Amino acid sequence: MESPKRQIILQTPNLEGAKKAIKTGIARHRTVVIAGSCTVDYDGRASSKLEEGERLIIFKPDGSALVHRPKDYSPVNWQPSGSIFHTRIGKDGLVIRVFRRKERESMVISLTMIQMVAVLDLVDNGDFTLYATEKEMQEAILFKPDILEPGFRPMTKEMAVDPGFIDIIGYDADDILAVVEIKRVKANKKAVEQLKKYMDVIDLDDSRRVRGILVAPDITDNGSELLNQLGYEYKPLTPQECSEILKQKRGTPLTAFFEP
Amino acid sequence: MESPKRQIILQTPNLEGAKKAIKTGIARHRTVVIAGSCTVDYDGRASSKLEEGERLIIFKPDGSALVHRPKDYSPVNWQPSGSIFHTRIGKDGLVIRVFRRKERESMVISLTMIQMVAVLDLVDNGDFTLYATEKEMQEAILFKPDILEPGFRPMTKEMAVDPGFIDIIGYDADDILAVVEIKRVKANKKAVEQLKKYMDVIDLDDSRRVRGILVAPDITDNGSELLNQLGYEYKPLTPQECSEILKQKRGTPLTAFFEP
DNA sequence: AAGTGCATGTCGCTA
DNA sequence: TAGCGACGTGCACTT
Ligand SMILES: [Mg+2]
Ligand SMILES: [Mg+2]
Repeated sequence: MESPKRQIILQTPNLEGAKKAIKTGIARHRTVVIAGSCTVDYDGRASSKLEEGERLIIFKPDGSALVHRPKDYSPVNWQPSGSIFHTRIGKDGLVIRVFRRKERESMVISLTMIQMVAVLDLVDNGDFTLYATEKEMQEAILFKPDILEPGFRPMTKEMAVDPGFIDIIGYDADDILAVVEIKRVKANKKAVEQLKKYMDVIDLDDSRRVRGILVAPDITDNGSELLNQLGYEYKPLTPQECSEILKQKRGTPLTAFFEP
Repeated sequence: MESPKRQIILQTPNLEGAKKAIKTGIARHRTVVIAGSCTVDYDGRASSKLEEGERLIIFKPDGSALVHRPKDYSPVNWQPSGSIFHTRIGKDGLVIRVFRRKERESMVISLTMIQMVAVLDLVDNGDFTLYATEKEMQEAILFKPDILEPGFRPMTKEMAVDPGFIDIIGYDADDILAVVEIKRVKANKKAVEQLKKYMDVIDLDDSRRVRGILVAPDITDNGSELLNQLGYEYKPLTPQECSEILKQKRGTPLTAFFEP
């Protein structure tokens, strides 16, 4: 005895058959995958026109839609989640309109020839964890402040100012206040300017010295130049090594009791 | 007589059958679409772990790879184009390793159960045109400078400075120099700061007045505040209306000869 | 709803 | 290659 099929897969269906499968799939909150020849017209924050060609089209149950060419990481046309689908047969073929209320924008896909329609029931509750983020760099410095520099004591994190948010403020070994801006990628002039913006808010009192420290795995020449001009400092630190430190932390607490 | 099928579509294949189809598809530069239960491990600029669940996986002939959950616009894991694929059967099931030399990063997909494998021959040469971009706003101002303000005469575009690029420099009706920064979305403090950066380079001579003009469809309150502090100006202009102006331009030249 | 900043951002251009 | 800025950026988070 065979278990009931969780997929409906149509190969080179006619437009009417495709329409039925697509409508059913969307109504039942399935993931719908279409391969076929189409044009796409988008109108909203910008507008675009995609001439006839074969693409892969994906409709997800959360109302997101993607049109992928057979190249590139990015979809050529799309709608983020929360969109509404409307399918009909028109003079241009099988027409699917994807409308997003929030931004008042619409994407219209006109399919003239269909290679495949797949209606998939994807069940996905697996956890996703991302490591070596900027957040982890911050946590690593708060957990083991010596990686920034010996004697550093963090005071605040993500402090709201101006507006804007200062990643970390703390005192160094000599009790000098330090403003810390963290970047998980090579820091450039913009990053230095961001640090300056925060320094302008904190470093008000001429009599009290405040250090500006930019933490990043690397820095551009132009960024470095501006940094020196402003008298700030650069501390090299990679997101990967920060992530490693946190991994140790998570592994440590219990076993630490049994260590000599 | 039937035309030869341009797709290979397997429904609930075993791992061995799936592997063959996938390997063949990649070797023949096809677009390969897989639906199935998998885990994904990524390690590179960051790292991540995706626990077991059903996803849609896409491999494109240009070496880009996408892992999509049944929700969200963004892929949960991916590799941009230029990656290399390697497929094998291992103890974790059907394992596909996607390696990117440039960034020395890898994504490993381990498939344990497969709902579908589709090997698609997508031919796509259709032109894609995007309208209402910042570029079009710039072109519209250069074509019809009066939309910025009556009497404006653009002198340069995308002038390299500092480094950085000044969108437009020109003279106003009173022969005052004006630095123009264009934004296609609501301008914020960052945009004003960008304009200031350019002004700092151009407005060196105290005796000569230079105007700073921020062109955008809207501006944030904080942006407006900083703008006023610095004595710059805001000119409301939407990318859509700029796009309309260029459409007229493209339609005009020939017929203009025949008009009275 | 507005504002701000991160992202495995990606992508394209220029020096 | 490095640097910089646009993107229909998307997205989370805070006020
Ligand atoms: Mg930061
Ligand atoms: Mg601009």
